[in-house]
Amino acid sequence: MESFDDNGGCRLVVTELSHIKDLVLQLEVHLDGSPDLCRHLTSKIFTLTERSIGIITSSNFESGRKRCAADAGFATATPRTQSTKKRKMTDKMKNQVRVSSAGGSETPVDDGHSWRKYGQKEILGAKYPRTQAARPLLLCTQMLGRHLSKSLLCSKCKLCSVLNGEKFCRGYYRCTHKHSQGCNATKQLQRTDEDPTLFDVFYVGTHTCVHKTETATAAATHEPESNQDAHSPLRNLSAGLTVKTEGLAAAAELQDCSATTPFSFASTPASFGGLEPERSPLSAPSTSDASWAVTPATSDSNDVVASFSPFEWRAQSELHEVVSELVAASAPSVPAVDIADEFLDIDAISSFFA
DNA sequence: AGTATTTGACCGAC
DNA sequence: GTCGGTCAAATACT
Repeated sequence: MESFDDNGGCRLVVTELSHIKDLVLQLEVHLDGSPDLCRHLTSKIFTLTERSIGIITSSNFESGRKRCAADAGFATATPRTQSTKKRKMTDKMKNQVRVSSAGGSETPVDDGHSWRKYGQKEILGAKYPRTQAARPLLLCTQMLGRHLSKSLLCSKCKLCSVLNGEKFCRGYYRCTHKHSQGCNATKQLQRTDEDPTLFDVFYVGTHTCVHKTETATAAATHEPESNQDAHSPLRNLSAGLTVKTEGLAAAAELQDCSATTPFSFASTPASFGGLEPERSPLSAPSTSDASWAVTPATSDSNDVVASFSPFEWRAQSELHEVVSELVAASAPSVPAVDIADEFLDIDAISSFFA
């Protein structure tokens, strides 16, 4: 694949495939006769196109990341780990796509299939954790006293996990209909190193089940004509699915490792901790190299957040959240946020994120 | 009660 | 021995 990349052919293929995708979308817009059949066909064409792009992207992604990390002086996984991971992935991997989170949530946009998580594994070399949104809030009794000392961090409560740095995990999912319909499709999900709002999704196997996608397609055909464009599965997938192609481009583009296609969804501050930025007692990181680029569509109310790395912002927000809950539990008659602000030693805690 | 998620343990590949 | 992928019991959620 290197020669493919070197001569620019890879970029050309991606351009052509992207063009095909656009044509399919146009086809859907100008449907005339047999709309159901045409929509079904275009949906399939679109899926195949996305997969083609994903396959090509995956074959260049690792090399691009390595060069990117080398340029930035980042420490990455050991050579053995890299080779092992790559070998294992290429053995089973069918398709890789990079998707953005839906509305700034902790999970990527719905891909039209129903998935059930069956495992999670700590992966060496992954910069960002796969967050665990459904994880209950655990509080240890020694929280406030211990958390301002790095040497006394426990391993149980959420605050300590934030200060320690959460485990860098990859989530393993299989089709919900594995048993009912024998569908063996699986996927692996983990945040990208460059941008925690983006996810790398590795699809393994193909769906043999018939469920959500076709149901959604059928439902779309019953909607008023004026709403079809906005709610069709194709449109939704297209809007939410961000296929990163920078890895395919020349090395010059790798200078900016964080450059991705713009967000497709609005990302609100609440997505990263539920606190308004101006209410956070924690000062924003002074460095700008890890800043989070916010698209114009989302920047109206996010000016403050835009200067944060999303992971830093989320970690600080979670820290504040945990302290607030603990204080609320001990003194429920007093606004928790206010007291938590008093408890927090801003300088001490900020040093943890330095 | 049924379903989904979490997480430690196990297994095969390397 | 290490690591990634999967299993399955425990737990949480609806």
